[in-house]
Parts: sequence; C-alpha cells; structure tokens
Amino acid sequence: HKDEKPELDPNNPVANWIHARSTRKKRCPYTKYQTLELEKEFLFNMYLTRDRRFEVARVLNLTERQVKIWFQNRRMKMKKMNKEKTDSKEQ
Amino acid sequence: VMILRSRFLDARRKRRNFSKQATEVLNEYFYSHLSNPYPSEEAKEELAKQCGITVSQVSNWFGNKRIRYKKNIGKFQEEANLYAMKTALGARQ
DNA sequence: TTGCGTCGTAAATCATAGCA
DNA sequence: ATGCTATGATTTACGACGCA
Repeated sequence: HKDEKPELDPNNPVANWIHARSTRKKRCPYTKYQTLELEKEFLFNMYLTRDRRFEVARVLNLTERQVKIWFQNRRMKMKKMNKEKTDSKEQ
Repeated sequence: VMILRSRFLDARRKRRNFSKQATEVLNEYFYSHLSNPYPSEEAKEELAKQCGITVSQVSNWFGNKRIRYKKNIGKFQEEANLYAMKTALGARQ
C-alpha cells in the first residue's frame, strides 16, 4: 500500500560493528616450506618451549610472536577437527 | 573397509552451496539483527538445526556475510530491503 | 606484572560450485 | 566445454579475557 520504511537506518549498522584495528598487520600467507616445518614441529609437540620457539622462528624467518600465534591457531584447528570427528560418530 | 571407504569419500566430498531455504533462514536472522549480527552460541545452534548445517558452518556464514556486506553495502541493498519487508510483513500478522 | 593459554572474530585468501 | 563470480572454508593476526 504505502511506501515501505526500513526500520533501521541503512547507514549506521556497520558503524556499530566496532572491530577492525588500523594498526593490524596484514595477513601474509606462509610458504609451503614454512607451513610444512611448522606442522612437523606441531607433530613433535603441540606446545612450544621458549627455546624451541626461538629456534623455529629463526629457521623459518618468522617472528616468535608469529610462531606462538601459529601454534595457538593450530591447536584450535585440531580441537575443531576432533569435535567434528566425534560429532559425526554419534548419530 | 566400508568405514574406511566412507571416510575417504566423506573427506573428499565436494562442497555444496547451502539450500535456498537455509540461506533464507540465515539471511532473515542477519537482516533482522543488522545492528548487531552476532548470534550467540545458542542462537547459532538453533540456526544450525533449522538449516541442517553445523554450528561451524553457521559461524563461517556469518563471518563471510558480515565482511562482504560491510565491504559493499550497495550490492546488498536490494537483498536488505527484501528481508526488511519480509520481517515487517511477518510481524504484522 | 609478565606471559602464555583459549575463544571469537576480521580480513585476506583459497578452492571450486554453478551459472551465463 | 569455458570463464567468471559468488560462496563456503581456511589461514594469519588480534583483542578480550583467564590463570599461574
């Protein structure tokens, strides 16, 4: 009948989704070699000692922070994979 | 052997786009919560159930939707209006 | 206080489904 | 078939918060 009135201002939504830091480093995909070596290290132990982290970072030319975060992400990935496996087993 | 075979095939199963109905449900939630399109864990479980997909897939969908919507609001304007109208009509009856 | 843990996410990128 | 774009999934990088 009459004109449709969007109940929300089409402009403010996004502004409210406060996220995104301008200081954030741009994501930089790791090389196949880097990923392979990180996976091998993860297979050896899921948690890094400080010395191990330093070595891995040096050899792969990554920062210790990058290596630390890679392991954190890798553990989350493993957790997700395990959950999906058990979820599919039961029903 | 059958278990191994099914696992192998399962792992290689090709991705499929979600059903029209599932996408409908997800979009309805997204556009009716446009000021804060972050479903709680419970809401994600409910959406997953309604859509016949996993909670992870619901999370992926919202992650993709938020960034793609934000990146180009104009492209989604028509879709936004459609769902705004749909929920308005739904709330009326 | 330092420092590493998880959890949820942004943003970029990958892989390919599906359509003109 | 072919090319292209939309879409679902995965990969880096953090912020927020927890615990020791």
